[in-house]
Amino acid sequence: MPFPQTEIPGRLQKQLAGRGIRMTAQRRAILSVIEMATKHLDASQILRKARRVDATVDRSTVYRTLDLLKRQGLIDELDLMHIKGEGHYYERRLDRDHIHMACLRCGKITEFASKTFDSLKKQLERDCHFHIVVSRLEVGGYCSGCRR
Amino acid sequence: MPFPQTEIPGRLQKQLAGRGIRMTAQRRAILSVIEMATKHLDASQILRKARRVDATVDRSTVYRTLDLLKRQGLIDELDLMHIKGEGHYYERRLDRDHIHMACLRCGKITEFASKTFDSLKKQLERDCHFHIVVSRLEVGGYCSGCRR
DNA sequence: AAGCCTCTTGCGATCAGTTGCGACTGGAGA
DNA sequence: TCTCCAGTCGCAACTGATCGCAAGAGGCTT
Repeated sequence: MPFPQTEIPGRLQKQLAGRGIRMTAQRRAILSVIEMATKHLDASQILRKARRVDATVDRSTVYRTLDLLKRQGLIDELDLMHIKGEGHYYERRLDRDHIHMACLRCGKITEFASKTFDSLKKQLERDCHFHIVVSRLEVGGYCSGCRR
Repeated sequence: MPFPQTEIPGRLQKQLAGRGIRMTAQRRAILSVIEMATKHLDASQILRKARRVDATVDRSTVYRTLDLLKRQGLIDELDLMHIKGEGHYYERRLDRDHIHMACLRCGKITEFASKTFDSLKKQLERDCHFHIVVSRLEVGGYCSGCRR
């Protein structure tokens, strides 16, 4: 997503295979679509693009694969405040959690990484004795271009 | 949700009416369910409870009312990391944003308010010139009881 | 109280996401 | 290479959420 030029094709595949997870043609198609994405994709977009790679990909397979990737901690699921409908978006998980900011007027998505966010998570773990596996901070409001 | 004993029945209704929003019997039923809730409710639970108040409430009316309340900034929508399925949960919006922490093992939901979270939001507004209207921080992991 | 008009509703259809079943197959082992 | 079996797939049905339409009604004005 943020760094398309540095993505290494086949990395998701290697990561799954390295965990003993079976690889199929359909999964390869789906993985390649996710890796090559230059913007946030929802499930139907992933399905459409994956079908261009392999026409046998079924909708339920896309959802199952996304679910697998989520459970393996390899992708993040976002709803981007549902500004474009009820669906979810998916993106590669990077090393550092970042915040998604969705403009309620123009729909622009801004991403922001912050040390304060990292500190906040550490605080949660410490104060609540909670071991964080996945976190998601999404914000809706007005971007600089749309502010009144 | 966190403070059921301090909730004032009819407050949501007054808030909507004060904004010139039309009040119906169905909306009253739905609002009372949300106000009286002592735990996070999903749409079907709200529907079921609202129907006990007024049997004419339709499912689509529940969703519409929830959407209206969201847009008016009176409730928050949470997915609680979808640990209990794909649906969403709804709760009254309080003055101070808080974080939801969902245990991936036992399903327990912990809520936490933090000054660091407030600071983080201020940082976003400042650094990105973004006016925040709504924010949501959800965390999935293992609670103190389930940690290994 | 009656009239009016804009908003809201129920209902059925549709879309986002999930599930169960039987058929298929990836990949490990011989 | 062949066998095998546990995992995966497509498909149809189901659930969470939304949409469009015609009928109903809230609430304001007279």
